[in-house]
Amino acid sequence: MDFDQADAVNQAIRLLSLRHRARIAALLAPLGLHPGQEALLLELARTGPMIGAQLSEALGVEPPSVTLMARKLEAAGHIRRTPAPDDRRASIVELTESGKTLAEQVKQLWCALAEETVAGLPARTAAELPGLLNTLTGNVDTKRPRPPARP
Amino acid sequence: MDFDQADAVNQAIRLLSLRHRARIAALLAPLGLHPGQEALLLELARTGPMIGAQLSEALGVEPPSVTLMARKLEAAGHIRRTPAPDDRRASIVELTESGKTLAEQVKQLWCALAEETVAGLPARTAAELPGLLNTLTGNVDTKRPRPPARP
DNA sequence: TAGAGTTAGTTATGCGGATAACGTTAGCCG
DNA sequence: CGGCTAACGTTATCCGCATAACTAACTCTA
Repeated sequence: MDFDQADAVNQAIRLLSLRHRARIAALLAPLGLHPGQEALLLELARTGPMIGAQLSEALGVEPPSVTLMARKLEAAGHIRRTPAPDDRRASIVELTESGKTLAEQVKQLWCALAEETVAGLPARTAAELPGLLNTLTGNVDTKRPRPPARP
Repeated sequence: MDFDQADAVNQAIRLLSLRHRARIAALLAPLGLHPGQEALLLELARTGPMIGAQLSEALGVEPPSVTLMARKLEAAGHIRRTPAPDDRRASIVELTESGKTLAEQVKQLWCALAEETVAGLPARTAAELPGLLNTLTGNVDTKRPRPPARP
């Protein structure tokens, strides 16, 4: 592949990252949220209470990122962290009532954002989009460089 | 669009952003570069010397980001900033010799990254990928929310 | 030509995310 | 049982990127 083609791909991904994130920031600002925090809230809304390590895994970010985001969301009253009864290292993270209602609002604009994002695309292309993007993600995922050899 | 579909789209974009950037970081680390800096070098290599405001526009980031990135690349000896002769506010940013050779190295792994990214995709899909991603980017670009009404 | 508005650039500050280093607790096994 | 390793979480530090606020310089016009 020549450089121009390669640059077109890489640059397109980079710009999409920047603009998509900026759009999220604009949509979340009225709710007092920053990009990244919505993922934490949505994960808790989807799966229910869980410990930090599970959150880290589910969000695809490192534990220190979870610690800091959780601290801010806790300070804002959207989540609660309580010691895990069976493991004194872990804390259970869960949504407060405020967090639950906030998560519902986030779901709303999550749908609006997705529709806005795929606007103008053929229905088939839009339907295949998540799978396509996940393929790209898998191709560059440093955690799974190559398919595991033996189970 | 229901929430699950919307989340699949938004989450896929978010994860692709994280993993693609992480892969870039891993590839750039041996060169002593951080993600984002490669875009600045490549832009200078492509277009030649230019002032900061043009860089900001070309990279799609805000001026303060250019200031800080440029300062670090300058400290590393990869770029040089000289006062613009015809405009005493502006500075001309250009690659040093070190920066030029570094940019060539970046081009190499830029190609490798793109090939890695689109691995396993049908040739046609890969060829259409940049256009598709640019469509998505345009759809969420907060700078051009809706097509301008009158000129 | 003088003032208003615009543009280039910087500093300050805040957030997400990463790595490195550390203390604490579980769990495993000799 | 005691010690080794692994896992959970936190702090510190770094970078990219954003906005807000500011200075300095250019430009346009009344």
